[in-house]
Amino acid sequence: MVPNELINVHPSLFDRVRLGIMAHLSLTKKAVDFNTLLTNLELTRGNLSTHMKKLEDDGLVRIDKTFVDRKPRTTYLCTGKGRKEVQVYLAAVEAVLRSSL
Amino acid sequence: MVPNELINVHPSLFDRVRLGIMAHLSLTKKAVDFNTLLTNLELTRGNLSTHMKKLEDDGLVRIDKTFVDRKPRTTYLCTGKGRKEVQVYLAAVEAVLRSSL
DNA sequence: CCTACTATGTTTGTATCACAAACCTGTTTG
DNA sequence: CAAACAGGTTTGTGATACAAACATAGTAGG
Repeated sequence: MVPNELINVHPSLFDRVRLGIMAHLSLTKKAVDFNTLLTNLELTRGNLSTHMKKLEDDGLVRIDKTFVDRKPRTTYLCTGKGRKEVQVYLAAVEAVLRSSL
Repeated sequence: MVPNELINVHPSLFDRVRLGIMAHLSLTKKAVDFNTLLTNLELTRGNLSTHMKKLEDDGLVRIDKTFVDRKPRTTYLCTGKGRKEVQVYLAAVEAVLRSSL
Protein backbone atom coordinates (compact mmCIF):
# COMPACT_ATOMS: atom_id res chain seq x y z
CA MET A 1 0.00 0.00 0.00
CA VAL A 2 1.49 3.23 -1.17
CA PRO A 3 0.73 6.30 0.92
CA ASN A 4 -0.91 9.12 -0.92
CA GLU A 5 -0.11 12.41 0.69
CA LEU A 6 -0.43 13.81 -2.79
CA ILE A 7 -4.11 14.23 -2.06
CA ASN A 8 -3.32 17.01 0.39
CA VAL A 9 -1.28 19.01 -2.08
CA HIS A 10 -2.82 22.23 -3.30
CA PRO A 11 -3.97 21.63 -6.90
CA SER A 12 -2.52 24.87 -8.18
CA LEU A 13 0.97 23.69 -7.38
CA PHE A 14 0.60 20.78 -9.78
CA ASP A 15 1.63 22.95 -12.65
CA ARG A 16 5.17 23.42 -13.78
CA VAL A 17 4.88 27.15 -14.24
CA ARG A 18 3.05 27.92 -11.00
CA LEU A 19 5.42 25.75 -9.02
CA GLY A 20 8.27 27.69 -10.57
CA ILE A 21 6.63 30.96 -9.64
CA MET A 22 6.04 29.87 -6.06
CA ALA A 23 9.60 28.59 -5.79
CA HIS A 24 10.85 31.94 -7.01
CA LEU A 25 8.67 33.93 -4.65
CA SER A 26 9.38 31.85 -1.60
CA LEU A 27 13.11 31.79 -2.32
CA THR A 28 13.55 35.55 -2.69
CA LYS A 29 11.57 36.31 0.39
CA LYS A 30 10.45 39.68 -0.84
CA ALA A 31 8.21 41.16 -3.50
CA VAL A 32 9.09 40.37 -7.09
CA ASP A 33 7.78 42.36 -10.01
CA PHE A 34 6.07 41.24 -13.15
CA ASN A 35 8.99 41.64 -15.49
CA THR A 36 11.44 39.88 -13.25
CA LEU A 37 9.22 36.83 -13.24
CA LEU A 38 8.65 37.25 -16.94
CA THR A 39 12.32 37.05 -17.84
CA ASN A 40 13.22 34.45 -15.27
CA LEU A 41 10.47 32.08 -16.25
CA GLU A 42 10.39 32.88 -19.96
CA LEU A 43 6.66 33.20 -20.37
CA THR A 44 4.40 35.43 -22.39
CA ARG A 45 2.81 38.28 -20.48
CA GLY A 46 -0.67 36.88 -20.89
CA ASN A 47 0.33 33.55 -19.56
CA LEU A 48 2.11 34.99 -16.55
CA SER A 49 -0.76 37.34 -15.82
CA THR A 50 -3.37 34.59 -15.66
CA HIS A 51 -1.18 32.34 -13.56
CA MET A 52 -0.65 35.13 -11.06
CA LYS A 53 -4.34 35.83 -10.92
CA LYS A 54 -5.05 32.21 -10.17
CA LEU A 55 -2.41 32.14 -7.45
CA GLU A 56 -3.95 35.25 -5.96
CA ASP A 57 -7.44 33.75 -6.07
CA ASP A 58 -6.07 30.76 -4.24
CA GLY A 59 -4.51 33.00 -1.61
CA LEU A 60 -0.99 31.78 -2.29
CA VAL A 61 0.24 35.15 -3.48
CA ARG A 62 -0.51 38.80 -2.81
CA ILE A 63 -0.56 41.28 -5.65
CA ASP A 64 0.42 44.91 -5.20
CA LYS A 65 -0.11 47.54 -7.83
CA THR A 66 1.58 50.91 -7.76
CA PHE A 67 2.93 53.51 -10.16
CA VAL A 68 6.65 54.09 -10.51
CA ASP A 69 7.82 56.89 -12.80
CA ARG A 70 4.21 57.28 -13.85
CA LYS A 71 4.23 53.74 -15.13
CA PRO A 72 2.27 50.85 -13.64
CA ARG A 73 4.24 48.39 -11.57
CA THR A 74 2.83 45.16 -10.27
CA THR A 75 4.67 43.17 -7.65
CA TYR A 76 3.95 39.82 -6.10
CA LEU A 77 4.53 38.49 -2.63
CA CYS A 78 4.25 34.96 -1.31
CA THR A 79 1.67 34.74 1.46
CA GLY A 80 2.04 32.67 4.58
CA LYS A 81 -0.42 30.23 3.17
CA GLY A 82 1.60 30.08 -0.03
CA ARG A 83 4.74 29.24 1.89
CA LYS A 84 2.92 26.57 3.82
CA GLU A 85 1.47 24.96 0.71
CA VAL A 86 4.90 24.82 -0.86
CA GLN A 87 6.15 22.96 2.19
CA VAL A 88 3.21 20.56 2.01
CA TYR A 89 4.00 19.95 -1.63
CA LEU A 90 7.63 19.18 -1.02
CA ALA A 91 6.92 16.97 1.97
CA ALA A 92 4.28 15.00 0.07
CA VAL A 93 6.45 14.45 -2.96
CA GLU A 94 9.36 13.34 -0.84
CA ALA A 95 7.20 11.03 1.24
CA VAL A 96 5.78 9.36 -1.83
CA LEU A 97 8.88 9.17 -3.98
CA ARG A 98 11.89 8.96 -1.70
CA SER A 99 11.20 5.37 -0.81
CA SER A 100 10.60 4.39 -4.39
CA LEU A 101 14.16 4.82 -5.60
CA MET B 1 18.19 34.06 -10.07
CA VAL B 2 16.22 30.99 -9.29
CA PRO B 3 17.29 27.81 -11.07
CA ASN B 4 14.66 26.10 -13.10
CA GLU B 5 15.32 22.41 -13.34
CA LEU B 6 11.56 22.08 -13.56
CA ILE B 7 11.93 22.52 -17.30
CA ASN B 8 13.57 19.12 -17.54
CA VAL B 9 10.75 17.32 -15.77
CA HIS B 10 8.60 15.07 -17.93
CA PRO B 11 5.25 16.85 -18.41
CA SER B 12 3.22 13.74 -17.67
CA LEU B 13 4.50 13.67 -14.13
CA PHE B 14 2.98 17.07 -13.44
CA ASP B 15 -0.33 15.48 -12.65
CA ARG B 16 -1.34 14.35 -9.22
CA VAL B 17 -2.84 11.08 -10.39
CA ARG B 18 -0.05 10.08 -12.74
CA LEU B 19 2.58 10.94 -10.18
CA GLY B 20 0.73 8.72 -7.74
CA ILE B 21 0.64 5.91 -10.27
CA MET B 22 4.34 6.19 -10.99
CA ALA B 23 5.14 6.31 -7.31
CA HIS B 24 3.12 3.16 -6.80
CA LEU B 25 4.74 1.34 -9.70
CA SER B 26 8.26 2.32 -8.86
CA LEU B 27 7.80 1.48 -5.20
CA THR B 28 6.45 -2.02 -5.71
CA LYS B 29 9.10 -2.92 -8.20
CA LYS B 30 6.95 -5.44 -9.97
CA ALA B 31 3.86 -5.53 -12.14
CA VAL B 32 0.68 -4.13 -10.66
CA ASP B 33 -2.73 -4.90 -12.07
CA PHE B 34 -5.55 -2.61 -13.02
CA ASN B 35 -7.78 -3.23 -10.05
CA THR B 36 -5.02 -2.84 -7.52
CA LEU B 37 -4.29 0.61 -8.86
CA LEU B 38 -7.98 1.30 -9.03
CA THR B 39 -8.60 0.68 -5.36
CA ASN B 40 -5.37 2.21 -4.15
CA LEU B 41 -5.81 5.41 -6.06
CA GLU B 42 -9.59 5.61 -5.88
CA LEU B 43 -10.28 6.47 -9.48
CA THR B 44 -12.95 5.53 -11.94
CA ARG B 45 -11.97 2.83 -14.43
CA GLY B 46 -12.18 5.20 -17.36
CA ASN B 47 -9.95 7.71 -15.74
CA LEU B 48 -7.34 5.13 -14.78
CA SER B 49 -7.44 3.61 -18.24
CA THR B 50 -6.69 6.84 -20.01
CA HIS B 51 -3.92 7.79 -17.62
CA MET B 52 -2.27 4.43 -18.15
CA LYS B 53 -2.51 4.78 -21.88
CA LYS B 54 -0.86 8.16 -21.70
CA LEU B 55 1.92 6.81 -19.52
CA GLU B 56 2.43 3.98 -21.98
CA ASP B 57 2.52 6.37 -24.94
CA ASP B 58 5.18 8.31 -23.09
CA GLY B 59 7.20 5.14 -22.50
CA LEU B 60 7.07 5.47 -18.74
CA VAL B 61 5.07 2.28 -18.27
CA ARG B 62 4.70 -1.06 -20.00
CA ILE B 63 1.28 -2.64 -20.32
CA ASP B 64 0.81 -6.41 -20.37
CA LYS B 65 -2.46 -8.04 -21.24
CA THR B 66 -3.21 -11.66 -20.51
CA PHE B 67 -6.14 -13.86 -19.59
CA VAL B 68 -6.47 -15.34 -16.14
CA ASP B 69 -9.37 -17.70 -15.48
CA ARG B 70 -10.71 -16.75 -18.87
CA LYS B 71 -10.92 -13.15 -17.79
CA PRO B 72 -8.78 -10.35 -19.15
CA ARG B 73 -6.05 -9.13 -16.84
CA THR B 74 -4.01 -6.03 -17.51
CA THR B 75 -0.85 -5.37 -15.56
CA TYR B 76 1.50 -2.44 -15.57
CA LEU B 77 5.22 -2.22 -15.11
CA CYS B 78 7.44 0.80 -14.64
CA THR B 79 10.02 1.04 -17.41
CA GLY B 80 13.62 2.08 -16.94
CA LYS B 81 12.75 5.40 -18.50
CA GLY B 82 9.85 5.75 -16.10
CA ARG B 83 12.10 5.18 -13.14
CA LYS B 84 14.59 7.69 -14.45
CA GLU B 85 11.96 10.35 -15.01
CA VAL B 86 10.68 9.91 -11.47
CA GLN B 87 14.19 10.53 -10.22
CA VAL B 88 14.51 13.61 -12.39
CA TYR B 89 11.22 14.88 -11.01
CA LEU B 90 12.22 14.41 -7.40
CA ALA B 91 15.66 15.91 -7.92
CA ALA B 92 14.23 18.95 -9.70
CA VAL B 93 11.59 19.62 -7.10
CA GLU B 94 14.08 19.32 -4.28
CA ALA B 95 16.59 21.52 -6.03
CA VAL B 96 14.05 24.25 -6.59
CA LEU B 97 12.20 24.09 -3.29
CA ARG B 98 14.61 22.87 -0.63
CA SER B 99 16.43 26.18 -0.53
CA SER B 100 13.23 28.16 -0.37
CA LEU B 101 12.13 27.08 3.09
C1' DC C 1 -0.11 67.63 -32.29
C1' DC C 2 -0.09 63.50 -34.81
C1' DT C 3 1.84 59.25 -35.68
C1' DA C 4 4.71 55.67 -34.21
C1' DC C 5 6.85 53.03 -30.70
C1' DT C 6 7.55 51.32 -25.85
C1' DA C 7 6.05 49.67 -21.36
C1' DT C 8 2.94 47.07 -18.54
C1' DG C 9 -0.50 44.21 -18.08
C1' DT C 10 -5.43 42.12 -19.17
C1' DT C 11 -8.93 39.87 -21.91
C1' DT C 12 -10.19 36.56 -25.32
C1' DG C 13 -10.08 32.52 -28.36
C1' DT C 14 -8.36 28.02 -29.02
C1' DA C 15 -6.40 23.59 -28.26
C1' DT C 16 -5.45 20.29 -24.84
C1' DC C 17 -6.78 17.22 -21.36
C1' DA C 18 -8.75 15.18 -16.89
C1' DC C 19 -12.72 13.16 -15.75
C1' DA C 20 -16.98 10.31 -15.49
C1' DA C 21 -20.66 8.29 -18.16
C1' DA C 22 -21.75 5.31 -21.48
C1' DC C 23 -20.33 1.60 -23.94
C1' DC C 24 -18.11 -2.94 -25.28
C1' DT C 25 -16.78 -7.86 -24.92
C1' DG C 26 -16.91 -11.86 -22.77
C1' DT C 27 -18.26 -14.72 -18.49
C1' DT C 28 -20.97 -16.36 -14.76
C1' DT C 29 -25.32 -17.02 -12.45
C1' DG C 30 -30.33 -17.49 -11.68
C1' DC D 1 -31.59 -17.39 -22.14
C1' DA D 2 -31.82 -13.22 -19.59
C1' DA D 3 -29.64 -10.61 -16.24
C1' DA D 4 -25.78 -9.41 -13.71
C1' DC D 5 -20.76 -9.19 -13.38
C1' DA D 6 -15.73 -8.48 -14.62
C1' DG D 7 -12.47 -5.87 -16.88
C1' DG D 8 -11.51 -2.33 -19.49
C1' DT D 9 -12.14 1.34 -23.55
C1' DT D 10 -14.31 5.10 -26.01
C1' DT D 11 -16.76 9.39 -25.94
C1' DG D 12 -18.66 13.86 -24.42
C1' DT D 13 -17.95 17.72 -21.54
C1' DG D 14 -16.12 21.08 -18.54
C1' DA D 15 -11.84 23.11 -16.97
C1' DT D 16 -7.51 25.35 -18.15
C1' DA D 17 -2.76 26.53 -20.13
C1' DC D 18 -1.33 29.18 -23.61
C1' DA D 19 -0.52 32.89 -27.08
C1' DA D 20 -2.64 36.50 -29.69
C1' DA D 21 -5.08 40.44 -29.60
C1' DC D 22 -6.43 44.25 -27.00
C1' DA D 23 -6.15 48.14 -23.53
C1' DT D 24 -4.01 52.03 -21.41
C1' DA D 25 -0.62 55.24 -20.59
C1' DG D 26 3.94 57.32 -21.63
C1' DT D 27 7.83 58.94 -24.75
C1' DA D 28 10.01 60.27 -29.14
C1' DG D 29 10.19 61.91 -33.89
C1' DG D 30 8.94 65.01 -37.52
